[in-house]
Amino acid sequence: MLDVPNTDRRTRQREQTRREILDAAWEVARSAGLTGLTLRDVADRVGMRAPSLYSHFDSKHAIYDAMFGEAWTQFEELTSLEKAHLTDDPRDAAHRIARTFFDFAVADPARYQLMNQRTIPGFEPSAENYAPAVRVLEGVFAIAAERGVADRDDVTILLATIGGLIDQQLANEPGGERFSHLLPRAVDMWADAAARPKPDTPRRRRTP
Amino acid sequence: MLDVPNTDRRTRQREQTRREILDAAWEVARSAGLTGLTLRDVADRVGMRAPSLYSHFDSKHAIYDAMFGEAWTQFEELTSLEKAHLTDDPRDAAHRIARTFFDFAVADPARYQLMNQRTIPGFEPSAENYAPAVRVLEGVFAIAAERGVADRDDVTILLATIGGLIDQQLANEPGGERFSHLLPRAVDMWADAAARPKPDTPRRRRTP
DNA sequence: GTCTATACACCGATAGAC
DNA sequence: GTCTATCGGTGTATAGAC
Repeated sequence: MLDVPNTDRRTRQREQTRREILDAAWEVARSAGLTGLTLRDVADRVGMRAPSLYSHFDSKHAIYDAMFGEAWTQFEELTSLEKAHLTDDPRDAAHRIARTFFDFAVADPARYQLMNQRTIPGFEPSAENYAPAVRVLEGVFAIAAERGVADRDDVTILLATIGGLIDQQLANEPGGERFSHLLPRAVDMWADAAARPKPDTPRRRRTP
Repeated sequence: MLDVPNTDRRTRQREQTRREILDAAWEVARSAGLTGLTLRDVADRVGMRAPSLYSHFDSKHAIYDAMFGEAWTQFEELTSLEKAHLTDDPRDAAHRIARTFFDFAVADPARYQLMNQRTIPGFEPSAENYAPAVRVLEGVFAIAAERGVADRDDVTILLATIGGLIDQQLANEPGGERFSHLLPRAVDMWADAAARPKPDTPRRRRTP
């Protein structure tokens, strides 16, 4: 009991050190690229030697893992705020979500690479840090369903389209807007089709 | 003149060694991942020491560069063959092209990663090896235009959608078919919209 | 010309002193 | 908890054998 406040203080200190390390890791990733991140660079930025990082993270992958969870949690909070502004129209909602996702991605390419591409050899997010990603996805499905788009496949197609435009933007013209400008048209194309009934099974059969 | 055959033989030998190195590099990339490729692994596979590779390639990036050109050239040849089988219907053509692209990508994820994602820090393809990628893209634009889809933006959106589905498939379920199954629906959604006239500028203005 | 041997600077990771 | 020292591995450069 006497040492409970003490323990609290210690774990708080510990958590703050983890925070500083993660902040430094994000800076390094942004400037050197996600796979260009090195433990020495991170350690330098927090005034440590590289091996000391192992007192706070088990491995480099563990740092990536924490970053993965953090990135999706950030996006989860963003979508949570955004949700209040959505209208009941599925098209408008799709436009807003698409724009939010796109801008979030291009604002930090390294972060997007970590969140959505399996680019680091051997890295797989832990179940714990994968959870916010699943929650975001389920949230989008729910938003769509509430607005009459019950088909999860169609929502998945929309998300793939947004992701594809992000990829093209980042790969072919990072910092530009060429593909960003196509987003509204792409969403409209999707919304037109999603509003219409989906033909049951590969376009055959007139009567049940 | 006397040594011309000799020179020929030598350059042929040289090219064959390059071939063997590139083949080995593809094998390593497939098994260790694109960024997991190491010069020592490549050299081992061709019975060389790592530094000897520098007699044939200027750097590791130069190997990646040659692989990049090779991958797009392979795909160019594939689409060239495919072109003969395309009907005049834009929807059918879109379905065939989408399927070809998707299957080509998931057949070799490392190759797709090299072709379409900027994932290797500091690597950018040379103009020479970027050329086949441009030709493929222009070819797709031409195929679409010949079938009445003149809007390059719409074609770009289709390609982004296909790429997005490929990403999801590779990132979330490599070797699976969950997103592959969504391809026909996604193409149909696109074809429905592409067949209709595009509203001029962000949906306003009734009269000029 | 082609390859080997050697070296260098860097990486992630571990052991052990303090 | 942080340090120093060190390990095996990496890409890369170069000197020199053949």
